[in-house]
Amino acid sequence: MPELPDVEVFRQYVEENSIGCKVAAVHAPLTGILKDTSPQALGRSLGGLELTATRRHGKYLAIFAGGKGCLVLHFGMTGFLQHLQKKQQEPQHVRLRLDFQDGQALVYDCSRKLGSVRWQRSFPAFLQRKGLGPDALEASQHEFFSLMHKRKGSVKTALMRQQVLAGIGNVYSDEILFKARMHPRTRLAQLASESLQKLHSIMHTVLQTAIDKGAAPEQFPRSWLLRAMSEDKGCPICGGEIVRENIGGRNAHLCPMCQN
DNA sequence: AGGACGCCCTGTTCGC
DNA sequence: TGCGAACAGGGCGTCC
Repeated sequence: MPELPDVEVFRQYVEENSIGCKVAAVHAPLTGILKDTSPQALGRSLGGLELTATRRHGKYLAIFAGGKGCLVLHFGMTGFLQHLQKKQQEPQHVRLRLDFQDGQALVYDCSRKLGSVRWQRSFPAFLQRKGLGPDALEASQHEFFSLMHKRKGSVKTALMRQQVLAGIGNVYSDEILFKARMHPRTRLAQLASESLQKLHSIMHTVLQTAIDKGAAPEQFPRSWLLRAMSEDKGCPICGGEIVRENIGGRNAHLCPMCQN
């Protein structure tokens, strides 16, 4: 479930491995993940171009090419990237492959096809059309406050709404609310401004720490809910059972003793 | 405005 | 043992 930290790790990976490579051929079989373009058009857009830079906003990753535009990737639930060496075997559900001139390749694999691939002239214009909020890692405390303050719904729903704040999904909202010792159904209207400030600070720490640990739950601090869940353990604070509650059609994980 | 729900999609897990 | 149902959830659309 790639969320902001996972996508940031993908971005760094592309930056280290694939930037500077020149696209010789594009393979993009016709599946639902190709949006606003066709396999042929994508090939014409990208063919011959050098990958020059990367950028991330929320859960979207842009890979810029030849000053002409950018590949905009969304990873849905199961998407990931892999830079292949010459003759290295590719993963099982490749939906897009960029073959480079030196024989290496960059592949986008997405088994459940809930991700998307686009070619865009302008990344900012794309983000604006989507109506995305500011990136969760870049939003200042002031910005966070003014976004949350005017909302009335539950805190988890707001954190996860990409049009409010871009980048947080079900997994990391669970961690943020656990660290804030806040029940996910808590109404924003009943939160004092100090609580919102604290929430912003926790959000920032959780996202940055997850990035620093390579978005790998087994590397997260032992005090984290996500680490405990990856090891099938109880609450890191009280040892109690972690429960699931359906909120907005998603399963929230929480400790009913520590979050209220 | 916000929440509840359904749809897409398929690998994995669960129950009979 | 084997098969089918249920489940997972990001984004989007619909309805109330």
